[in-house]
Amino acid sequence: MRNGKRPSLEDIARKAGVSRSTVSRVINNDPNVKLETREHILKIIEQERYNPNTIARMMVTGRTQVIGVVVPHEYQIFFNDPYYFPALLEGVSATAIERDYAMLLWVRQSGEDEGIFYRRILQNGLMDGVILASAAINHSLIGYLLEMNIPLAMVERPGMDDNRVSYVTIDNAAAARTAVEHLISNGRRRIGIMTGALDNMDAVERLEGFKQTMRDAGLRDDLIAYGNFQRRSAYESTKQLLDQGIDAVFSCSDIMAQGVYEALNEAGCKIPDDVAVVGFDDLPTATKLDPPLTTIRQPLREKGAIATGLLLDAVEGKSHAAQHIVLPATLVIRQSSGG
Amino acid sequence: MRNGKRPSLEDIARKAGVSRSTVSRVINNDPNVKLETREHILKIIEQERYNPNTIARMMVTGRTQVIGVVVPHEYQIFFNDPYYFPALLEGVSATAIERDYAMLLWVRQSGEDEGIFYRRILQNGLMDGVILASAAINHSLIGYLLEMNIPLAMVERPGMDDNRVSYVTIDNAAAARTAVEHLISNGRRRIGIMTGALDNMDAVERLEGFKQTMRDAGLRDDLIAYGNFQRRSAYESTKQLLDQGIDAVFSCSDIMAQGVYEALNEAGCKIPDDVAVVGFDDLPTATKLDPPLTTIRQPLREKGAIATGLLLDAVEGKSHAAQHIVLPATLVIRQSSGG
DNA sequence: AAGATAGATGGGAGCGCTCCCAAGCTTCCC
DNA sequence: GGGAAGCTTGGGAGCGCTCCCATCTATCTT
Repeated sequence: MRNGKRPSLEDIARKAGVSRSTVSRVINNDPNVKLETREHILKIIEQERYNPNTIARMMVTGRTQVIGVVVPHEYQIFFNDPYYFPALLEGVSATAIERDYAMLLWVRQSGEDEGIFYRRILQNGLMDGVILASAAINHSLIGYLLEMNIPLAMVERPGMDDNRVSYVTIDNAAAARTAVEHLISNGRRRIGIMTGALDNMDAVERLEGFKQTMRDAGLRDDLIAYGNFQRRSAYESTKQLLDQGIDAVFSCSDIMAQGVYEALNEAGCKIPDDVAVVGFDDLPTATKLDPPLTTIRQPLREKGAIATGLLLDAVEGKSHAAQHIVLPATLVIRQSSGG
Repeated sequence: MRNGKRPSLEDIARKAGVSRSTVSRVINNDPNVKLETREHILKIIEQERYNPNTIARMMVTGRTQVIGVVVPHEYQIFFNDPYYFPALLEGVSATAIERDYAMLLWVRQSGEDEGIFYRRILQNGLMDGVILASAAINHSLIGYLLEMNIPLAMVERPGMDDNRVSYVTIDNAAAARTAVEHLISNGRRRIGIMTGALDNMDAVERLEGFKQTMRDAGLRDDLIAYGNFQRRSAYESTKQLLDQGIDAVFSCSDIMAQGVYEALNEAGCKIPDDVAVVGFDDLPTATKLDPPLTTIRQPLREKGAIATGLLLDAVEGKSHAAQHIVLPATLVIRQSSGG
């Protein structure tokens, strides 16, 4: 505190005429301090504008009150899918703040090598735990984190290692079934699917749900176009579906539904009269498309919030086994699906 | 390292038969180490998978290699303006990574009190410096940071305290002039402006630039509608402009231009035949509007990257005075402005 | 009233690192 | 060949905190 430096515990103790330990007790709300002593110390803390040194505390407690949020995509994805990550992030942030953690954000740079990206994260050494915001199946990062004993929670379902990693996901197969059955009940029979990237468990499960539902209804389950969740991929492969003669498309993301719309418009197909469309995610854009998009709503914010809860329970030793939570997703019916 | 704990410098030193200091020198690339000693130590470091303890290092160096990115808006803004912050963030991140800093993200929770938000940030005690991603005029946070001697850089121009704070901005007045002169040269005379929130210096400067240019051209400078950068505000106040009879609108953000489009469409005005529109920002949406939007492009990514450069120069003591950088903004001509 | 117990407080140890100074060992040059 | 100069290396001190144990006083118990 002299010469402009921040005051330390010791400085406060000296000023208050007590010991380091007593001041520490006051700061950490230890009940074993006489009321008047506490008040006296509190006053000095206030007047000296004392703030405990976070780093010294970290050093001795071994805890940082910091979690990492890892977005293993390049920034570009933020732009293509401008709602998804912010919504997730808001959920993560809500829980983190509530439980007094700060968030370190890790996004892969355009062109950055995956290994270098992971090294950046792992060497940082400042995180009590990590939220992995992605459903891509192979993340060597998962293995590294487990090995280094850093708690981890995912907001999607990882492909393997299920039983060592906590995650929050939705019931993708059931959601796909809901979407497809909706189309069937609207009289559609030749229903195609625009898949997401199949290195992603969500995409795989949605495809499975689609196939199963179609088979159960005695319909063809092989009208499949392969997309990668991005608009462009859907725009391009919609043509293949059209060649096979379809009357509906189940698009595994709203972003891709935009591409489907474009391709259908170009081909002169009316939505929903000629071809019905159902999307997935219920992004804000869904309402802005013409016609407004029927889609599956995922509780993104909740996914983030709950995953962070799981993570912090693990960090704080409140839970030991990995937990798996499946949230419901609901169909939001608008005009694009007809009926 | 015994019983599963991470190895320390001392452990490595013991294993290598040297002292703590020598290992430390190797890690910090001190040239004063014999080549073979270095190689031997490096091998042991490798085989023990040693990583220096970041926190202990912070404690003694007083530096954390962490910067904070403060977004003093609620998450909702991320959604309304889905390109702006990610682009900025990408720029910040690029420089941060290059110079070996991690990013702590601070976004205000919906409904969170401003004071509480600032306290969260200020008490964190883990940041070497802060990027403030906002142009709002009054930020008590600025004062607090200056007082606590935490370096700070802004990606917009603060209203006051200019000379104590580094920032990167664009020449808003010149940009407004370019936009308005473009409209004038296309034959427009009754040009209205849709302003941004006027507690924001960018918005103020754009309005000034607009007025000045109109006056210089001998035209009315009082066709003003007050917006707040959001779509809805523009949609609502466009009507006032229409009542005054306009043939062009200079909208101070692309997001607001969407609202302007909606209001014009509803009123049966053709764009650009009846009313020309120029936007600001050049978000991806600009090309997707019908007709595509003529707008001012801001170098958002560069703003973030350069501001972070200024910040880190201050953090590392490479610069001492506050620096102010003004980047150019360019007009991107599409169909909405006619001509 | 004497011993047991609970309530307050003090202070050493130690977290893992960097910084600094001391000291040993070579090498070189007149 | 002796001393200066450079190259390596070692180890104490200290960053600011929490944890733990020791100590002291006040209160309780029989």
